[in-house]
Amino acid sequence: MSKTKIRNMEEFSAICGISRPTLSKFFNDPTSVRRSTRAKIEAALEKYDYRPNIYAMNQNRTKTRTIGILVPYLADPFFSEIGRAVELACIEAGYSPLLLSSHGSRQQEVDNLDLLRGLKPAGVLLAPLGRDSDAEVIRRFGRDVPLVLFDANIEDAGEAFVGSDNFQSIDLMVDYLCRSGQPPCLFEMKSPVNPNANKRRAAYLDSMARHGQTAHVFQADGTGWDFEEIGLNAGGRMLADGAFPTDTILCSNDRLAIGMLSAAFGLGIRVGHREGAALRVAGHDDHPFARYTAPPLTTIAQDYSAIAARAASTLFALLDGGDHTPSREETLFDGRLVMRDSA
Amino acid sequence: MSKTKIRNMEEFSAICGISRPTLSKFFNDPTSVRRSTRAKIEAALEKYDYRPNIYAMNQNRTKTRTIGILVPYLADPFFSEIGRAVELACIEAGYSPLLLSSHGSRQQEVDNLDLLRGLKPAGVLLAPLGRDSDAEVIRRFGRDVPLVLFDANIEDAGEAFVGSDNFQSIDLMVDYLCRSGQPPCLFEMKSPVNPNANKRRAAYLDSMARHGQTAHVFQADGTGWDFEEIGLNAGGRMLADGAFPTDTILCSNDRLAIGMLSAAFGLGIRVGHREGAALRVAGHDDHPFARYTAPPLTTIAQDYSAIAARAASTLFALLDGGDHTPSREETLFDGRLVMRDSA
DNA sequence: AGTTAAAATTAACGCGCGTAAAATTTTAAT
DNA sequence: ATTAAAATTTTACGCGCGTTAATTTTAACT
Repeated sequence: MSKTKIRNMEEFSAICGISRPTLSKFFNDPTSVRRSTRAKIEAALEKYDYRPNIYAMNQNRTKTRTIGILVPYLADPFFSEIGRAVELACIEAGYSPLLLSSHGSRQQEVDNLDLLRGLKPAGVLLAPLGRDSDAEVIRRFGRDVPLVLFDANIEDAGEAFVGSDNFQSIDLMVDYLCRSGQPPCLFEMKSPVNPNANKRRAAYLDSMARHGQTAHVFQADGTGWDFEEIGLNAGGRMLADGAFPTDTILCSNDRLAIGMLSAAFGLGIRVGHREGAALRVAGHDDHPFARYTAPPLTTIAQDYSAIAARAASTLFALLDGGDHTPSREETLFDGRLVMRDSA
Repeated sequence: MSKTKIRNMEEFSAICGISRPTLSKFFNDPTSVRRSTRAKIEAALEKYDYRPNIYAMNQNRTKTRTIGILVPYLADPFFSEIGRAVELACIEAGYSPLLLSSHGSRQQEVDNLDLLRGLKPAGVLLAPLGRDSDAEVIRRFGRDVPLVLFDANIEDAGEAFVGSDNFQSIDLMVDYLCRSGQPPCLFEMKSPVNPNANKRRAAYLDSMARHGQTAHVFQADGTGWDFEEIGLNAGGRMLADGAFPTDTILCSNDRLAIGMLSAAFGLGIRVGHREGAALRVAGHDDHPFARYTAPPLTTIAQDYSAIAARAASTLFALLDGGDHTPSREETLFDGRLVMRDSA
């Protein structure tokens, strides 16, 4: 590696004997130049390590190679996992992913969208906050920038939505729970931030009716993203009060279930699907920690990588196709029942 | 909001009646212009919503307002929490944070450093991978860019290091465990990725000697970042084999402890500090989920926000001071004992 | 060999803004 | 009212690269 510092593409052009416009082509797509010149450039690159100025590159270009990825709350392992999967998909496709978190805040989500607009990304993959989102802002954003939503849907926002089929997954879980013991009560938040919660409640009511069972919905007070805390406190109170008419609780998501398990343990209530257990608890999402709870949590596995891959590939198709597809397509993946010991 | 789209600062200058250089000053520091002109500009901004082009702004500027934040593994809630704290500190100080994850990969860490170099950030806050890091690359990076390390130290890399005092915290935990029951065995990974693990082992040996106790170190095979899995498998085998000579296990970090608790539950071993329990398990870090394990995990709380705030303020001081401080300072925060039910 | 299409070169302009220097205006202080 | 300091305007250049059009070279054919 030679010590001479190269300041710009002009100098690099002089050194490696290739004209600047050709170099410009090369850096935007190495395969767009003849094999022999590509080899020359790459050889020179080895010796002198020059990299074009990112800011100057993107200044004039209308379409950047950046893909914005915005999730509602990165401290939630669900989103850090799916965010990571999406990042990798973008890298593989030759784009530069930029992962942002809204930290559960509506204002932060708007700010991040604003930032992204300034970054002129090729496209954006967005998992919206949900109820707290400014739907109109997101719809407007989708008119300016190729946008694919995942995890949580917002009507008519973006070009497509990729998520999981809550009706299928909840029905699957209800079916299993009814077959293997008492029918489940539903435990959820009164004001859920995530719109999937509403779908899951509807799915639960629907499924219970079809199973000829009486539905029981219990709602926890509390707002924000500290789901475990809410599950622990509200769930603990309900357990202590004997509020649940059956011995089986289906929690709207795993993080609530983790709190509920913690509450049950604190009250000395034995949880599990085996003889001698007093309570069954099931969750939804297959949270990364669900297999390490005590007892390990029976839950529905969302296909993280499939959702991530589909969201990414849908966006890439959009970018390549150029034309905006007339119909907004919604793709839902089936959940998979994961039977562990808690139910 | 008027509909006329403003393309550049020139047009905006014409519309609001302020010269372009003054506008340029304003956007780089609103307080640097006279109060009356600032009011005029902000009024026009309300009406026409113009934002300067990010790329053009940063192209010529030597010092960007971007602060790079690089953590080893964002899917680990410890790092997503501390990353978030650092992000907020940067925003408050008027910088634009950019949070990146190395996903546990050495190559990704190098790539991210490369990316950051191209972004010409004002400074970088780095929590290195640790053993897997390319120390020489990081040291070189620190010579080009103002760099502060946190969580894991690398000798002579960057201008400062902020972390927690493992000798203090482990001694505190050992002391508590010895006072309240049998002396602890140490459970750790044989090839820990994080250098804190080595410090903790040394601290454990040291502390046990000072307490006049025999040290017992148990090392789990397995590599990578799936600590819970490793704790569950290796810990479970050791428990089943009756490998531990005392009834108290100090895990090198909470994620191993979570795996160990899961293993103990699976084996029907009752964990806790109360009468009737067969095993005590303690961790280190106060992982966000540590309070929801069964039983809740006794651990050492690292002061996340203090470490984040200090790392950030150290970097800001560096940026303002201009001169590189001659001495590389290392700041260590004390850990706090969190007594829950597991030990 | 000649023909042609593909690729590279040359030359030149523009992007949107940072920034510097000099001239001018405004503000604050005497 | 006088003066000095501070803020703004004018003018003008440059950053590093994208991009285009016209020209020349190269490679792949008949």
